[in-house]
Amino acid sequence: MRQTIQRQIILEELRNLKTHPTAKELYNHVKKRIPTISFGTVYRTLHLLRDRGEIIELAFADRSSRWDGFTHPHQHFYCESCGGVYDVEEDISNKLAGILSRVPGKVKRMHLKIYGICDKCL
Amino acid sequence: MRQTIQRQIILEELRNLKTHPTAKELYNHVKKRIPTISFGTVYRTLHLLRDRGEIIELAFADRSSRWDGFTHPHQHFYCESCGGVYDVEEDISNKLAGILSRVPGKVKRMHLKIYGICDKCL
DNA sequence: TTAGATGCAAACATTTTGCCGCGAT
DNA sequence: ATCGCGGCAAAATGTTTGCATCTAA
Repeated sequence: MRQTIQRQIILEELRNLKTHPTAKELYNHVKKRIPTISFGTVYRTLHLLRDRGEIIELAFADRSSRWDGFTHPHQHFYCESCGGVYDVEEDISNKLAGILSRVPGKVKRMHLKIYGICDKCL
Repeated sequence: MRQTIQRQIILEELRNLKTHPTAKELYNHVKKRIPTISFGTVYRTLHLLRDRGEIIELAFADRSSRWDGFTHPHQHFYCESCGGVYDVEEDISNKLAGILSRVPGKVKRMHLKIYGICDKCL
């Protein structure tokens, strides 16, 4: 795995943003620092970092993945009004241990999505 | 809202399938009964039913939405090996009441996804 | 020096949409 | 008879990929 300026800045910008950006939003931010950056590089880098467990891919029903630069156990609140995604800093694994012990198969991780209207939109 | 044979059969087939199909998979099933059905109709109907709260749209990171014909509180297990989605018949809202009371904004619903390897793939 | 990474553009997969004719009410 | 709905195909969207070039190691 080669260290390139693109990879450095993509991860750096993702971690600086608290907004769980889409690939396109992240691309626009990175572009300010590397004007020649391409979409292909952004996607390839995001997938690489995800596969190495350094970032998390979030799927919501609005077609495009969101990306989260932090991998500690936490959950997400999705605002159905503005589309914003907010962190819920809580590890739920202890609360849900009962469920997990009853699931057939091997559990690797879990993720809770809370849907609603954020306080800014209320 | 007009009652048509297409809408009847789309909902019927979705509820018969326990597999949380993609739109394409569902389309293929419906096509056996209505050979002239179009993708547009399937998508329009799924969105209509979702907006009316009769079915649920599930988003996973593998690009296409899955659809669930049942809306009672339950969760999902996603197998990273075969891509299958299995129901976890449990309402977690009581267990997570603490989290919900601390989320800023109005919570409408929540959904837990458990990622792992299902027992068939182990 | 060279394997691996980037940039670019074309290809892809999925979903959405406009239009017109049809059919449920 | 009306107007919402379905079929069709084109367009839009988000993502992935092939290839030539470049560059970190």
